[in-house]
Amino acid sequence: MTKNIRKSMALLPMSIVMKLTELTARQIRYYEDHSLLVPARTEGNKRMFSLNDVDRLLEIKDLLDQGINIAGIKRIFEMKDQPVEWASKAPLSDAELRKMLRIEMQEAGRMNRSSLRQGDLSRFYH
DNA sequence: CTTCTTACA
DNA sequence: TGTAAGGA
Repeated sequence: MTKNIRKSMALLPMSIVMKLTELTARQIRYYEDHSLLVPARTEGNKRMFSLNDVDRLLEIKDLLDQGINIAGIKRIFEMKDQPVEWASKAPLSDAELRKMLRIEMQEAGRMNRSSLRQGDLSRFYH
């Protein structure tokens, strides 16, 4: 699908992304420090964002004011980049159950639904 | 003039 | 997080 490669083309400079996401440069760089996104760089070391990066930032902003912390967002992205295939087998392991739970929380977050907070999440993670 | 990194409040 | 400093 060539659609995704387009969305992955890094063409936006910091100034544009700031307006698009309503985040400060400080915040955007901070999230990058925590590897929530890794924008491309120009030869002059300037950050160049793709539409995916913008999307990612909007999601980060969203998740963040829902009370989820950086570590939590990291985990949500981890599974987003590496979906699981649990709709098949019978005996679900403890680990699989926890994965399902995490996915449910991700969906809830994306759908602007329930108000999951750090305190609630921490009870699910060991 | 815009962006970058580092460091301090 | 904001902002100042010093380069690019």
